[in-house]
Amino acid sequence: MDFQSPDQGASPAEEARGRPLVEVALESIWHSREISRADLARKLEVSRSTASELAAELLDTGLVAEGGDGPSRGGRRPILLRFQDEAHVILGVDMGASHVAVAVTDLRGRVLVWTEEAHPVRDDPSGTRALIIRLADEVLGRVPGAARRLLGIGIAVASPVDHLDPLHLSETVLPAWKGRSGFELLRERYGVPVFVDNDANLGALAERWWGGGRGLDHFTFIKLATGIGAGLIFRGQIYRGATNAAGEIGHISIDPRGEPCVCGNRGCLVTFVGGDALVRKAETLVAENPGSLLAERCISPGSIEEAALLRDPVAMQLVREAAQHLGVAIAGLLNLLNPGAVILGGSMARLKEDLLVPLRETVVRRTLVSSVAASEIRVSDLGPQGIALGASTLVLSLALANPALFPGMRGIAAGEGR
Amino acid sequence: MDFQSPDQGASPAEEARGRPLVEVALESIWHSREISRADLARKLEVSRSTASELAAELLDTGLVAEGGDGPSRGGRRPILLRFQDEAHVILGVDMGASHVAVAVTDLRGRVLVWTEEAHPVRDDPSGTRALIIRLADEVLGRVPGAARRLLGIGIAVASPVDHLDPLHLSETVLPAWKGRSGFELLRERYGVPVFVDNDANLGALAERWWGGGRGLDHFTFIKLATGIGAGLIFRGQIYRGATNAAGEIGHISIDPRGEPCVCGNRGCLVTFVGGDALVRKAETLVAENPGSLLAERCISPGSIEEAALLRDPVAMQLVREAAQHLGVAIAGLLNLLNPGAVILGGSMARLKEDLLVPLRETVVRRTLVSSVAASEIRVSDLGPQGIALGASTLVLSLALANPALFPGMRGIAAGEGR
DNA sequence: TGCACTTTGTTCGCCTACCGAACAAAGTAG
DNA sequence: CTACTTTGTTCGGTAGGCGAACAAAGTGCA
Repeated sequence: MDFQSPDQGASPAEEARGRPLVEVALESIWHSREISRADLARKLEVSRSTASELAAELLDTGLVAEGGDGPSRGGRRPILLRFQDEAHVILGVDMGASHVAVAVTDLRGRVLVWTEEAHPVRDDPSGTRALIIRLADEVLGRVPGAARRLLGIGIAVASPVDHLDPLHLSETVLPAWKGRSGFELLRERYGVPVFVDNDANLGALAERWWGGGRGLDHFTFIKLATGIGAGLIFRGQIYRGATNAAGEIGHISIDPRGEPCVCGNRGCLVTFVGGDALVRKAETLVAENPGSLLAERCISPGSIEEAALLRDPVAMQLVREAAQHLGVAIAGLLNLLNPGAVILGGSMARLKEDLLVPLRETVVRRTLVSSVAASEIRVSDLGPQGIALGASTLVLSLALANPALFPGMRGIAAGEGR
Repeated sequence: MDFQSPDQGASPAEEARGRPLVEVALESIWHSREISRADLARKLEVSRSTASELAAELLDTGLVAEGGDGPSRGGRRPILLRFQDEAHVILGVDMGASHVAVAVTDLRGRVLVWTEEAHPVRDDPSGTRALIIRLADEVLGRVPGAARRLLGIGIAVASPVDHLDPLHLSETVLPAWKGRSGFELLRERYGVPVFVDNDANLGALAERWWGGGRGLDHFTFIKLATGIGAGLIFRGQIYRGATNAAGEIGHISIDPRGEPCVCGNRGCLVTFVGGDALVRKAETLVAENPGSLLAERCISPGSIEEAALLRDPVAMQLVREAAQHLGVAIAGLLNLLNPGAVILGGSMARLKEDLLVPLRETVVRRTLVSSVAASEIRVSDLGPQGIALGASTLVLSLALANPALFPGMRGIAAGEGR
């Protein structure tokens, strides 16, 4: 046996130096929303004199401004430094399997404008690209000064994303696109950086910043739709695996004797709770129960959700069974990963307890340690905007962590280059 | 919906400043084994003058020494700085369910002395503690100057470890221990820091540093024994989950209609390939096939492994079936986590291809993307010493990352306090 | 109201870690 | 032997951060 050293990850040079203090200060002020120089000094563990200098530097960038005095704590009243949430806007794009949604947000993740349109994304690359630009122009046009203030564009796609070559799309999942996303067009049209990631990952990111994942360093977001994907947050960050293929929870087998799946396996989770499987089962059940609300119109995951909200027995049975199957997979996930929470988003999130009760029941019966069984399972409360918001959040997180990536933010760490 | 900021992880103060340059230099020299000042400067991206100063400081600690000249590259020959692997020794303890093993290693992970003894650890806390001390005294006695050079002690336990209170043991897994490990004794007896972690985690760590996981930032180590545990390496580090319960792969259900398990679930992986399950199945098979090698003596996971190595048909059938069941669980793991490799250790690792061939076959049939199916599945080549080596490696990794934890290394970053 | 005490924010000199230029030492290549 | 490299050291310079001191602006109690 030959003993060698483990290869090193990041270059030691990067590891050694901390980030520039201004950047940390900026991020810190963003987190605090408003903070005095003295508090900033305490938070960053630097002297007050240094905090003062940092403040001066940040005031120059326009990202921070002085906003009134804070309450006295027994001495002189502090001058509050306030992060300027409106200094820039971000465009978030959610490109699903059969729809496109776009949102304009500010730097606090507030959705200023949002719009959505159904489209056969999977089969129509050029039409989809045109649609994205049309919707983007529309929403940006509705925000005053958006063009000037646009910081960057984030795009969520329902396909694995190689984050070394993010403009390339998986040819297995979206064959008609032939691997070419064409998102360079956006960069050229708007003149800002463009970032792309998988939709389940970005859903998870949105939960981490604005939803049920706040304060949790380890949790899992599960997106229920035509396909089923998981976004894994580890140590507060998106985990992508060795080849950016992590999170394919839909193709975990929960029954070795189950129906064959397109992937070659048997009894995959999608064959029980995927969009197509649900519709197929619904059609069978409706044939037996013609009185169901579902008999009235074309059956889709959306119509099943609505029927269940109206307490249609057939729809509710479908949901209950789906929850139980989901429970088996989630129990396995809890045993293996021990996340702090599991957050469900997508087509069934609006059902809340109708989905969660049978799900939790299955999970408790199927997990080892009580602490794991006690893991919180919730539905997302970010609604249909969640994914687009996540795309926007990707840009925001990068801007705060590494302002140098954004020429539009010049003034802070301008000399960084690359 | 109320928008708030995500909580911050590490304090911004820690985040801002990089590690002290001396520490980075020390780690860098360890990785290089020997390196000139000029090369060190290039590697750390500092000036040669700074590298010279760092070298001077490290020479004082005794952890680095000048060792001869290197080859010229067209100019003056460099003086090589050599990391002193023998400057300290580390004690690694592997406390399994039914045995104790201890190893003394140097700072390069070389096992200098090793010994092992069977013991009913689970049921005999005080006897186990005495045994550990006896074995530790014995192995340390066989290494000249060990007492003086001892840097720290690492302990691997077959139980989840809360890494805020590492001396506490799980009362569910080891009820007889009543939560108290008593490892403080070791700290007092030898006067060095003691660190504890779960055995599968430390097996994974050993693979990351010295085994099949070198250079892989994302992989999974699976320990097959009485229980089945997984050690997950994410971003080059051990992943422990939200409550240190991650890696319980043994209680993932691979068949919802399978036999009930002690954990309350049905068809858990352990009910197919756990030590007890294997022995039970072997007994059934032996009754039908009295000619098997297994009929000759008491059946245990170890004897099954040996019979299979001797190509006993009954044992090989057991192994094949176990591999297939393991394959189902591993396929799920690959879909979900997309690790760069899966490394198998423990009671069946010696079987190599006899285990891997049927396993890989199952996995390929059961994973979605070809890139995931191509994920390497290997057996560990660290042998029975792997876990104790991992315990030792835990101490080594901490010493290199944070020398301030080790009073015995004083001279470097001595003022750190804590 | 006055006085003692706090807290904030700024100024200014100082200290330390690191840099760059210069140089001697020790090699290679023709 | 000469021209050119590379290594390692020396030494003065610089910039980023610190601490002490101080003015400004508050609180609380007699």
